[in-house]
Amino acid sequence: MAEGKEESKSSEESVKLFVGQVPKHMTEPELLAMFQEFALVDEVNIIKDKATRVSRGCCFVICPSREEADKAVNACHNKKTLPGASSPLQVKYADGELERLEHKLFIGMLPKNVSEVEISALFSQYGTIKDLQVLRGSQQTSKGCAFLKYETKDQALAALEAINGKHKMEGSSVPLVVKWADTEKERQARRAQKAQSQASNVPHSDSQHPSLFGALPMGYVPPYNGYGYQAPGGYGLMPYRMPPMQSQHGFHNMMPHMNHQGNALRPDLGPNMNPRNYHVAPASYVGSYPAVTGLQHPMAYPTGMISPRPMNASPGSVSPASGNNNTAASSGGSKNSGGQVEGPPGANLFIYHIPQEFGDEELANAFQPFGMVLSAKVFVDKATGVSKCFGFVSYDSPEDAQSAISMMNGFQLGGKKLKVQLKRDNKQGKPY
DNA sequence: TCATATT
Repeated sequence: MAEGKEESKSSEESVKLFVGQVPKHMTEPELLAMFQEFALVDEVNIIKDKATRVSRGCCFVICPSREEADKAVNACHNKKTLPGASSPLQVKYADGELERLEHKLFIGMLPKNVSEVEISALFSQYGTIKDLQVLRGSQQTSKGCAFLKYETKDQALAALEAINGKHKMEGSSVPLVVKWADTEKERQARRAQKAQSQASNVPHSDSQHPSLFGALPMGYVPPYNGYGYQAPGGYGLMPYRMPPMQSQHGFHNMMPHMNHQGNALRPDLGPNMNPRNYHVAPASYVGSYPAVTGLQHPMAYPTGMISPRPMNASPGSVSPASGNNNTAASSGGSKNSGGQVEGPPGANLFIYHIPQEFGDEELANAFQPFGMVLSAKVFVDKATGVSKCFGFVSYDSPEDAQSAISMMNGFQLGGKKLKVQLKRDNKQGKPY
């Protein structure tokens, strides 16, 4: 109630688009007017930070039909850059929209020798099949599952309800599994989860106990990890019953088994390293960074170094910045996650060649000796969570940024040398 | 290699 209208009309045909590279100062009416030049648009919703209500630089656009939505996409995506934005508008179907519109089903528990023709014969009883694809391995052998698209949602639903858990293909002792196909987002989530579970199999052994790795049983998988994925959707969310075992088996066929732990999971172990040699540091450990605690003082300060702020603590202490205690990056609850705080002009740094294992916090720690760190952000791959090895650090004063550059640019961290420079500024300065 | 973000 307090927020006004709860949600907009979402008829079956209307299509939601996600739009990125929207300047934060633009209003919904302005955006609506702009998009209406290209397509019928029912509504624009700016996506705002939950806490601050400030625009996150993107919005949703609701179009009455797929045709209209496509017009907006074709006219705007990568086609025009709004004043203040650094790159062209990104206009695409919002997460889950395409899947919703495609009425795409997953079919599991198919006997391996069943072909498209037989599946088609069964499923065409319930509607017009627009697309059907059996998943196959390298030798064209069926993986026992398929994707199928119907013309309408009603058809898909009818097939789902009639077949899932009920219909057995000829010669099979188990019924088919039919469910809505995962959305792209769900797949990404699963990928990320898998990547993370693999990472957690080699838990920071670099810093403290490299030998621990060799002590783990070969087949060790953390208990919470289970199969490394979850049954899609979660049973509680499904509007129909799916026998749990079938669901798991169906996906078991699709998912590679957890690998035996080997050097493939240890990029830092050379090909000749085996667990029996773990007590010898691999060459790549030499420059490797011992996680957070070791980072308090990335460099030996030149004796004559002028500290940007008066510091009582000696360079060897753990809190060099005690004189400029910074709330943004280190202490307390305001962790500055998500919304990036930008410092004044000249106080924002772009950093490249950040060690892979660094996260926001490690980056902040590395740069806080030079001033008040307003924000520190390491960019990570959306799907895998892996660091892209670059990021940003913002100070509250350009002088701090300069001293960070002079001290940290070229500083060897891990295998590579940091590149530290002022962040590019896309904003056009005030015209006077 | 420069803030890509899904109410």
